[in-house]
Amino acid sequence: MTESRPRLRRRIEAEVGECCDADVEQRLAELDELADAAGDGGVDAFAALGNDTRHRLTRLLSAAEGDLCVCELDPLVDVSESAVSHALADLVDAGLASRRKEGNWRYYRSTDLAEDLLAVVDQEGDA
Amino acid sequence: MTESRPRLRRRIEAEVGECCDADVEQRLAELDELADAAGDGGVDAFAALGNDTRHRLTRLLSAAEGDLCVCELDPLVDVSESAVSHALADLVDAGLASRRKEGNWRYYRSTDLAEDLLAVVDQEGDA
DNA sequence: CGGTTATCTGAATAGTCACTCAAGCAGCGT
DNA sequence: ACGCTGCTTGAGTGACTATTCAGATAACCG
Repeated sequence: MTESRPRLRRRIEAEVGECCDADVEQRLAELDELADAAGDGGVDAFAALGNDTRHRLTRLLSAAEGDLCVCELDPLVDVSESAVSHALADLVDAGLASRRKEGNWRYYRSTDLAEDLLAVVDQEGDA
Repeated sequence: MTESRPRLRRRIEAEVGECCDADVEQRLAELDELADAAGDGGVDAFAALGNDTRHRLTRLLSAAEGDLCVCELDPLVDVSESAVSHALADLVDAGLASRRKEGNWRYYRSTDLAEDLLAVVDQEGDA
């Protein structure tokens, strides 16, 4: 594997003055480890909130004082009731909402994770 | 529009005892307003972090002490360099990374928004 | 200037995803 | 039991999206 990653090598040379292949690979390995340690957790939470319908549902759940049932959410998003159900299931899977059964109704509520994530973008957006 | 939203009406009747159409629509309007006031801001930020490549790049930028150039990031994600460039552009557009030009290199750095969002899911994930 | 370097951009494609439709299921009332 | 209600689930399809390839750009160096 002689002379691998030429660009990166040149960049390190430009920065530090000199650089051998081992230096290159070591720097990469360090970063790789750091990023992996941080984990890739939460990708699905982000993906869930990155869709308009699910985002709006989460906003609604967050804005509501108590919890809401599907028949309350349905009129507020302009997709079919089936789509609402799908979206809510995704939110629960992503840890952004919780479900409670009561008779024939299912009540949804936003989780702390959802609240905190929304708070971050709201706060940062105003800045 | 007599007798609209029958399910919702029944639900409110079950809860409060009685309910007229106006009550139904008013409750919906309130929620709608609340959710809209909160805004739909940040959807693109969430969407950006919801993709594996972009998420990983953000993690790398966040894990790095200073800022990183493309030639450092490229070896750490297994997509083409072009895809890395696309992804980084998306991150900048979403406000999750900033770009700095220096000679022939472009250095990327994660923004506060990115840091805060990642912090939330990391913290919540450990709980 | 011409050549090389590091990165970007646009078009095309492959893959994923969100929606709708139709059917299904559990809980309640009769 | 039966039907009705509120919601869910699965299959299918159209729309979007992430990636790649090829060509472009801008900065540096001779």
